[in-house]
Amino acid sequence: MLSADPDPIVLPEEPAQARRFGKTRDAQSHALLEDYAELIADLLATGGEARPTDIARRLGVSHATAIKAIARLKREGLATARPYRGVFLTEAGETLAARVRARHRVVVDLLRAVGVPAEAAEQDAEGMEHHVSDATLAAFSRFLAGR
Amino acid sequence: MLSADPDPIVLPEEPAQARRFGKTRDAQSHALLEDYAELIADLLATGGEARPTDIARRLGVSHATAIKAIARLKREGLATARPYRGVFLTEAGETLAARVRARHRVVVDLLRAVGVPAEAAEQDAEGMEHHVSDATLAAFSRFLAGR
DNA sequence: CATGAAGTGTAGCCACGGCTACATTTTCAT
DNA sequence: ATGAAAATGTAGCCGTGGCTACACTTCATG
Repeated sequence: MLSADPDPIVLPEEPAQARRFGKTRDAQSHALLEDYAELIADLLATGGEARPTDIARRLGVSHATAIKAIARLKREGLATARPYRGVFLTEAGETLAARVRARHRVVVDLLRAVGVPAEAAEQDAEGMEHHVSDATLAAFSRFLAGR
Repeated sequence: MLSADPDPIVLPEEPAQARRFGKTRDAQSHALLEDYAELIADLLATGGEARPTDIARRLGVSHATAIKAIARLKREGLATARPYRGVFLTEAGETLAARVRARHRVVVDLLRAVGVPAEAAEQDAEGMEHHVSDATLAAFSRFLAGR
């Protein structure tokens, strides 16, 4: 990918807005993987195994879609799986899942703390959490601690 | 044996998680349109006209990408544009843009209020705002008002 | 132990949102 | 008025993330 870009065109005056949008797009591209990793960790922790069909059902997608996503997880070095056997997380996958789970909790707690109803907090956190930077996450934690 | 469960398909128990993920995917699919609508409204308000190239520059994408997105805006009834003339918003587009702008402001204010640094607040709001439901938005407003 | 159901995998389709390359139209300066 | 530059539009590619349809394993169970 991105091989031999002869002239990276440094854009001396890249608008701040453009940079922000770019980052937002990046975050979005990782969101799915994060969700899968978190769910797989959850399934492994509770049920003992993570099968593509279980994953698909929990995510509300077809099993084919889940399998394609799992393939991508493998490509990214986050999961391992052998045909007709369950899915497992690599070290990196575990780490990611733990981070995602922790962040999810903080986001939900923050929402609840500022008065968002439980149902909405769960729903909205699902989408928002992938865009919460470390700085923001830290601020959320501070706010929750010192209130 | 089959007389026991004649309708195994009905899925009365769609996992709450599946529903949440589905909604999150929906929100994501509208996010781009919202960004474009908001930006076009901004350009029309300040500069007087919204040209594809301006839009592309502000968003950090190629002009071809911007033009494709504009085509989608037109398809969705949010914008109008004639070849080689500028882009304009329909009534629906204006309404959407106004709503998006207001929501963006509230989200940034909320983040600032709980201690998120300005830079991170702007950045993160860009991605988060598309997942903020009305209920959450209302809660944010209440929190900001009564603090 | 055979067979069928459930789970798994593969192939191929679609829409989206990126991109580059090329063609066309407008605009603007000389 | 013309010709070059800029803007615009079109075509075609890629990867992602959905889907359905079909093929193949696994595994329980009769």
